[in-house]
Amino acid sequence: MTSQVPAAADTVSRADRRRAKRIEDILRIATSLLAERGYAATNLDEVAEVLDLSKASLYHYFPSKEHLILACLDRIGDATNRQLAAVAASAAPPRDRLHAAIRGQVLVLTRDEPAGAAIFIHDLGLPEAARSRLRELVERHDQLFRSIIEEGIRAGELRVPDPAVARMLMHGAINFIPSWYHRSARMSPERLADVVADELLRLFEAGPA
Amino acid sequence: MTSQVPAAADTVSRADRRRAKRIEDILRIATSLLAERGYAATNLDEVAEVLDLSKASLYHYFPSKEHLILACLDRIGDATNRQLAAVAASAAPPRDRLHAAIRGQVLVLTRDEPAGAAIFIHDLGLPEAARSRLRELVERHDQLFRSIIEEGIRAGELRVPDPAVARMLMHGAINFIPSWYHRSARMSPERLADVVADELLRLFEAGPA
DNA sequence: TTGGAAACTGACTTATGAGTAGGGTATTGG
DNA sequence: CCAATACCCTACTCATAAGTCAGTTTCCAA
Repeated sequence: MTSQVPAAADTVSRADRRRAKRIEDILRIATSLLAERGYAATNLDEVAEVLDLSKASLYHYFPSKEHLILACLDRIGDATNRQLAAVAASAAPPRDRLHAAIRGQVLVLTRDEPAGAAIFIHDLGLPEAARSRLRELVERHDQLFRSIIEEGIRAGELRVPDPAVARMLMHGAINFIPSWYHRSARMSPERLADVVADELLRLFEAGPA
Repeated sequence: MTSQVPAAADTVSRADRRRAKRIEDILRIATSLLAERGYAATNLDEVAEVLDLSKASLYHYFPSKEHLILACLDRIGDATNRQLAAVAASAAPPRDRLHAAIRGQVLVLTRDEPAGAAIFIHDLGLPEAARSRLRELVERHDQLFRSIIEEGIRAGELRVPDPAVARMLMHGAINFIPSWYHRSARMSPERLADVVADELLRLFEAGPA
């Protein structure tokens, strides 16, 4: 793969750093355009122009549009999963971990990587390879939530008639947020994250039936 | 507009019915392709081929791709809003109306018009005119839910810290359903609709804080 | 039966955007 | 200092898909 940074930590030359930074820039721009336009409507000429490059130069770093987009997906996937993995592995009670996980995801999607959710949902028009990569990322992501929730149910902290349905409703609710929330609005990302986490936890805490 | 059926009810000739049916067929096919591919990746040659027509013939009914897609949006919007409007206007208590509204939406999106949700969320790549039309439809749609919820709060049947956030979480959860639910799965659309409505009502019924 | 409108068509034009060719210039390890 | 290599460019090719044109066929009403 082209997007690889030379792995050896001993010889990380200036050129290597420059290259890594270039790639990072390209991915950032491409990701945002991809998120707001979709795959087919994202053209490389424009990506290049924003970066003050020519399209041909992009092909120096990525062998095709599809590879470029794959790299974007990986980058977003890493960003969203890293934070989540830390939460999932913590020692807190499951209910608190679920709260923190939701809160963290909302923060990532509203504050750090606003493009993330759009890409997660909008698999439309992606070439098949990208779609299947996306499915893997989403699967890993979902798995982290699933493990927390299952543990919470076993521990008796969470009660829910159909955990699978509740979990998917939760994903939908979270991923939809960036399309209606705008930072200029009445609420800070942090406050929003709190409110959302409180609200969505209700999906997993059945009343005293 | 081209998609208009001659309005007069007195002279609805056979030719008129044929034309209306043709247009309905075109819209149905175009909508499903649009939903599974997105705007840019939907090409009229393919729409025409599925219908056993030539692309040029499509231009006999619609002046442009954009107009065709606008008509698709209207059709979906009508389908999803008709059912909802009936529920909203009923005399039942707000809580029951909200339950019925959610249930109805889930049924529409899983059983009747599986393409609906995809189009509601995936505004990516749509030309500006279509996006703004979409915003209108979504706005009307949201307004119906909003009125039910506000009434429920006034009546004391619903309690929720932030109604606007809760409502948007609900929309996200509902619209995401078609992308994970498949009819072949373990649950019928009707059963799913019940479960989902039960679950999502929790977002609007705060515990005894 | 027939004239005219509606329905439909294959063969175009045109614009756009992915990817390539071929050749410059800057950087850097030796 | 000097190749080698990385980087970047202009100017193409080529495929695709929207939209047009100049008709032919089908249908229906008078």
